[in-house]
Amino acid sequence: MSAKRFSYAHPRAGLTVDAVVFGFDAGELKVLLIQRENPPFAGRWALPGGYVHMDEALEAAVRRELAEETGVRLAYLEQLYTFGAVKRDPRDRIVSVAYYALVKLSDQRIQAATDARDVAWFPVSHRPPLAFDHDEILRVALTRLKGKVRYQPIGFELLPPKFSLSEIQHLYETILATPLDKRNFRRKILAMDLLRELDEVQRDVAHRAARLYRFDKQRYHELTRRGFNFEL
Amino acid sequence: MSAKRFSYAHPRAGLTVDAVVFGFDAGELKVLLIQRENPPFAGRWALPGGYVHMDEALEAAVRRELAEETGVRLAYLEQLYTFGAVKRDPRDRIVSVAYYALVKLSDQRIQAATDARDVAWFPVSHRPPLAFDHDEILRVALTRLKGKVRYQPIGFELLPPKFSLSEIQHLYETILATPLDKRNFRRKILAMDLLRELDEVQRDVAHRAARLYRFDKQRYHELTRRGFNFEL
DNA sequence: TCAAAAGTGTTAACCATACACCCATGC
DNA sequence: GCATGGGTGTATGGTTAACACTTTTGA
Repeated sequence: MSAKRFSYAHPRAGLTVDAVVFGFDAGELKVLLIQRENPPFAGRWALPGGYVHMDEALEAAVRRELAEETGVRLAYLEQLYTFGAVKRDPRDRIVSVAYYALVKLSDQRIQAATDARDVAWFPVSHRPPLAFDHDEILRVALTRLKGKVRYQPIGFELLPPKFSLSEIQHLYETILATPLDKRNFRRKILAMDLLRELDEVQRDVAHRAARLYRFDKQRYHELTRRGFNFEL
Repeated sequence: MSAKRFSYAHPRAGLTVDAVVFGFDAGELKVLLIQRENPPFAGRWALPGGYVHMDEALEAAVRRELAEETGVRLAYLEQLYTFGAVKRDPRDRIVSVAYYALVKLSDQRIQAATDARDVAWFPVSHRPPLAFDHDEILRVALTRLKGKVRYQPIGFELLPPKFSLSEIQHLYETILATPLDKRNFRRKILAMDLLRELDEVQRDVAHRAARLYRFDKQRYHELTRRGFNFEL
């Protein structure tokens, strides 16, 4: 450990990144939290995150912290908002660039099983109070998710690669917190021609098995280039 | 000048704010720029901005810098995006939180006349190349403005308090870069019941004077609480 | 045979679009 | 009287919303 220090003519704020990682499982929207070991807020749950290195872009910092702290595999990552209130960290002036991420929980079974640290998925609607201003960050992330899911096909990033139409409908109903008409929903989403019907149906369900579909990203990009706008 | 310095156990990035200030005049969208006096990029035009003070929130920093450097009166201000590429400033690691602002150019005649510094409004479509990554920041701001203007009534913040329907139509046509049908546009915007018809018409125009309207912010907030969504 | 969810069409109301002419005013 | 932009209505096609029953499967 060297005693080397870094000095500047003017005081400088600390710079961190924080991530709101969403997953969808068992008909619920979940968020990934970490339990803090040290003060301030020792024992409290918080968003994963940490300091940005000097030679590292912001997004790279989020990816590194998430890999180190949680090991999740991200399906989608986007900058959310930068939080810079003077007293948001009681010890020091810290500015945090928040990101939000979507993961396919079907991918991450590993996680819950193997991780030794205090990392856990919480239903968004039954979560503990968070450290720092992380409750506010989460609120902003939820608002963004709600707004964005209707105009960009990011909902698929929360589902397994193969899914039924009912699954995606439930996902939309959960995120938008509103019931949707089954027939209208199906007609509309199929009409976009973004889903590929598979020769496969659900297994091990105690009722008629639903046909499975996958999202055709290629097709989406092609349609987008031609001026198509996703909207649900 | 004291030789006092500030030292930390780890190196810290510098933190700045930059602002993309939009105005609308003579049928054109304009942006407010400042000519740099010092290296790097001495003589180049750049977005107004500067360092965030330690005891100052991010938005307060933007407002202070804009007041100091340009004196404009803001009608709207919103955080845009945070730019943190490692090499975006050639001298040091600097992370910049960018904001975008709208001003009523009708308010700011003062500005162009009294300001002694190298501050000027440029048409967005005929602007000089900018310093640092400011061209990119401006591109992002334009994209955001285009996207937002359709779903939130922020276009009015670029117009004088009293305006004609044609003026707002031209504003939308300019920002969205697409022609709109006069009759359909009028019907739609009047149907929202957000504009108050005034007992006043244009003066000193070489043709039939248009009726003037004002935007009813009260009404907008009331309708919003009841679930109304602005959309054009 | 029951429970649970999958799957499927039609109608009516509403909304968006396309489109052209007369009017008021100042020069 | 002419040039300039202001102001106005209708018809058509497309989109959305409301709505209920039959089918398949496993337990």
